[in-house]
Amino acid sequence: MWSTQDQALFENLRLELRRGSVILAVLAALRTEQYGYTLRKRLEEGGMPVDEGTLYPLLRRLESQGLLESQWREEDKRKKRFYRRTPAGTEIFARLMAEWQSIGEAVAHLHTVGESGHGGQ
Amino acid sequence: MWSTQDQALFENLRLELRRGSVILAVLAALRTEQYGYTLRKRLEEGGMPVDEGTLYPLLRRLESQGLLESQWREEDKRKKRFYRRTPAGTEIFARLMAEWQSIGEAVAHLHTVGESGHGGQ
DNA sequence: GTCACATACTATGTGAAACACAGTATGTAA
DNA sequence: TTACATACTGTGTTTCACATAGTATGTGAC
Repeated sequence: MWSTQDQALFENLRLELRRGSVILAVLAALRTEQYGYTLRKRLEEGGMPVDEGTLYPLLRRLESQGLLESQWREEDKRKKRFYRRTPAGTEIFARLMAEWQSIGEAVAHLHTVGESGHGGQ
Repeated sequence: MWSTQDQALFENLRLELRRGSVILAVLAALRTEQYGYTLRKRLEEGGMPVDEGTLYPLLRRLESQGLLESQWREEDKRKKRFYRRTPAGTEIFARLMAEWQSIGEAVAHLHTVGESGHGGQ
């Protein structure tokens, strides 16, 4: 059985693992234009739940960094802030996906090294 | 062409993406017992270069957290500190790999959502 | 009308850890 | 001797997801 200490350690490491990939998930989900609330729902449905306190500041930071652009619109009697990727955002996203792939391959490779007859991964 | 600003932003995001996965790579590479120097070389060859200033403190932290254990030995006229995973380390590593897998699937899924006729991922 | 909930968002401090830089010690080869 | 590889330690900085708290308002039930 897992001790409370090991459980806390795992949780801590799990969050550290998630860092960085939150941005990937957000940029991925913005393949189509979204406003914050539906974006958050889509992330949750896609297996990457992100708290609103994390998501909205992140959206604003990505916009200030030029990866997203936003636009206020009134829809269904509500004021909503729609986000979309900029060309630079799409480009950087593609490069980050390649990097992510590379990291995954490296970890998978290291995971098998040392086994008898290890071949290409 | 990439502006210096975009290049710096990408590099920053890339490092953020790497966070967390350094631990995975280290635990993966310690499938077999290693000392610091060869571990570092293995990581580099495996596509996951880690600076020594990052690696040694990390090894010590993982040991203090009970995921690794170490042993000084004299070999080839040199004092070397050998590391190996503990049972708890192997267990937590397995859970983190599953989590990593889950994150990867979520990102891949979000990346395809919105395409015409999107099927199971 | 009031209440609860969902919808839609803003503000901000904290904690953790990889990174980066600097350093020591020593064996080997030229 | 010198340069380099080998093998490791020490420590401050930077970054940002997380966590918490908050505002505003439309809708439905009672």
